[in-house]
Amino acid sequence: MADPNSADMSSGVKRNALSVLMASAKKPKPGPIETLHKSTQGSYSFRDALAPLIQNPDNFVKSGEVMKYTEDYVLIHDKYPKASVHLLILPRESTRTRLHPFQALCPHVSKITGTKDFYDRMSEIVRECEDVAIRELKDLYKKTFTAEDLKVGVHSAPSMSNLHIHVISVDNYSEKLKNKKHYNTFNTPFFVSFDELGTMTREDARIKGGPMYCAQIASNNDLICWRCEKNFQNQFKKLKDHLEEEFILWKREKAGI
Amino acid sequence: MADPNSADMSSGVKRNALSVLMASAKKPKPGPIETLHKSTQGSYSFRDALAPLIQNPDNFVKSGEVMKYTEDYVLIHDKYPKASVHLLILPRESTRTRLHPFQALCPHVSKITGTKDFYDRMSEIVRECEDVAIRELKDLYKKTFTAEDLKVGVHSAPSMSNLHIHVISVDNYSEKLKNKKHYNTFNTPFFVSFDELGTMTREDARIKGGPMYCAQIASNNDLICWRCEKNFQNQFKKLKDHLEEEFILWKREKAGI
DNA sequence: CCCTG
DNA sequence: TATCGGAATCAGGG
DNA sequence: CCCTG
DNA sequence: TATCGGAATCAGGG
Ligand SMILES: Nc1ncnc2c1ncn2[C@@H]1O[C@H](COP(=O)(O)O)[C@@H](O)[C@H]1O
Ligand SMILES: Nc1ncnc2c1ncn2[C@@H]1O[C@H](COP(=O)(O)O)[C@@H](O)[C@H]1O
Repeated sequence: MADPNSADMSSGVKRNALSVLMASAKKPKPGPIETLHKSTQGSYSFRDALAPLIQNPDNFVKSGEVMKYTEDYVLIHDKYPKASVHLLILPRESTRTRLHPFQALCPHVSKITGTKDFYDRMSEIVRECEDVAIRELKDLYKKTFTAEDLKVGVHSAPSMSNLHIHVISVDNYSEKLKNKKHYNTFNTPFFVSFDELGTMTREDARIKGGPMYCAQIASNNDLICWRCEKNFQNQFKKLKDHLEEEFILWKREKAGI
Repeated sequence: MADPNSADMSSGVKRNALSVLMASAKKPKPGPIETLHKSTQGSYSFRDALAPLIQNPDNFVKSGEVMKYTEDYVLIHDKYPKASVHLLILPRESTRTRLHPFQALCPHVSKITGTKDFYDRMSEIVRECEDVAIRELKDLYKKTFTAEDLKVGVHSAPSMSNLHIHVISVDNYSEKLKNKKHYNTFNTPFFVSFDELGTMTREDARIKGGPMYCAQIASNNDLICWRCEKNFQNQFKKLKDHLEEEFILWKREKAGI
């Protein structure tokens, strides 16, 4: 895109929408909504990188990748954490792991049965995993944190095929946060909180899952500090520097343990 | 610019034109046409880098920068040659050196008197300098070259303030050729040949000297091989590799000395 | 998703 | 990822 | 114009 | 600037 700030916004959007639609016409890429990344032909791809963790979590306990697991889920450290604490909840249910998160988790959206029950069970798990993340923050910084310091939810257009729920601290302080899209996927409506999933309607899902909505939101939005709301436009480097300052202030304001 | 190949060309052009006009409204940058880079406030800038060579050519003979000079002109090696031979003719006439080349050189465009005479005198000098360039090619490659292997002319929006005429071999084979604009300033109508200058009308000059025409042409045009006309779009690196092949073929077809 | 050019 | 500041965007491929 | 980020 | 291939675009500053 060019001149995001200049002149005719509608024309810019239009061109962008067009190219997005054409792109999705060509290749069945991340394909928002419905079943994710149709796994035709057994050829493995980077999109399946989470599968081994679900299949055989025990293999990844020693390395620290897997923090805990039950019959129902695996809790892991995100391999490329976009904040000082960044965990992923991987539900193990084979009928849902390949579904788009809206289909797998939203009671009012899903076309398969039992989704309300599944969502409620996941709510319990989410609470447990939040506690793990909060403890991790406490151990790291010797301060008191709460669920308010976390975001829990999914990306409206995931790149990884296996169902996963992000549990991420709000700071976004991480060397793996390397570009604008990284930041915006957690700080725009591209990120859909677990709570939202519970109430989302099919119309909501249709819009948020739409290809051009997804493509637009993560890279076409200005960079806004999560804490002070300062606008950094496209200046990612400056945002990064700023995030360090906010990180320090954020920790400082927490009560000691 | 975005999606140069896609959708609505005219809208692209329009946006671009707008931004160009706004830019020129802000700062009196290279200001196409008329007197170049109004030298208000004696603050020197990179635009004046050719001035010392005109003022005191003798200082630059030993270093090889100046090849020859007379009362009327200085012939130098371009410091950042965009081809295997790239010379600049610097007319020394003080009343013209700060003018836009169209004003300084075009008999039908210039608003000052004596331009026809000046152009005719420069024609003689151009012929002499072409001979120097041809000899340089011969010495380099031990082959026979002609004026057909050279381009002589000016940029429609020069960056350097002092009047200068490029004498450049057609090959564009040089490590200093580093981007699309470099190539296109010698291979699109942005480059105005010395012959054209002799016949150009004021209307021609108005168009070619217009800010958006200049901005457009050098960076919005596809990269086309000067020799085989293959289109490389924006793939400068591939053009560079190709230019090496063409360079070899070009030399090879020349008669031995 | 990531990395590299 | 201090100490003044000094990249963003995108195609290709795994 | 050039270089750097 | 070989030998298979692997950047383009842009703002800022001198
Ligand atoms: N092999 C891996 N192990 C753990 N996490 C991963 C791995 N590969 C990618 N990720 C993370 O998975 C997440 C997928 O993001 P998304 O599909 O956009 O929801 C990203 O945060 C990645 O950092
Ligand atoms: N100090 C210099 N000595 C010699 N040539 C130069 C110097 N600085 C820039 N140039 C060349 O001057 C030319 C000016 O181009 P333009 O103003 O676009 O016609 C370019 O080809 C530069 O490589």
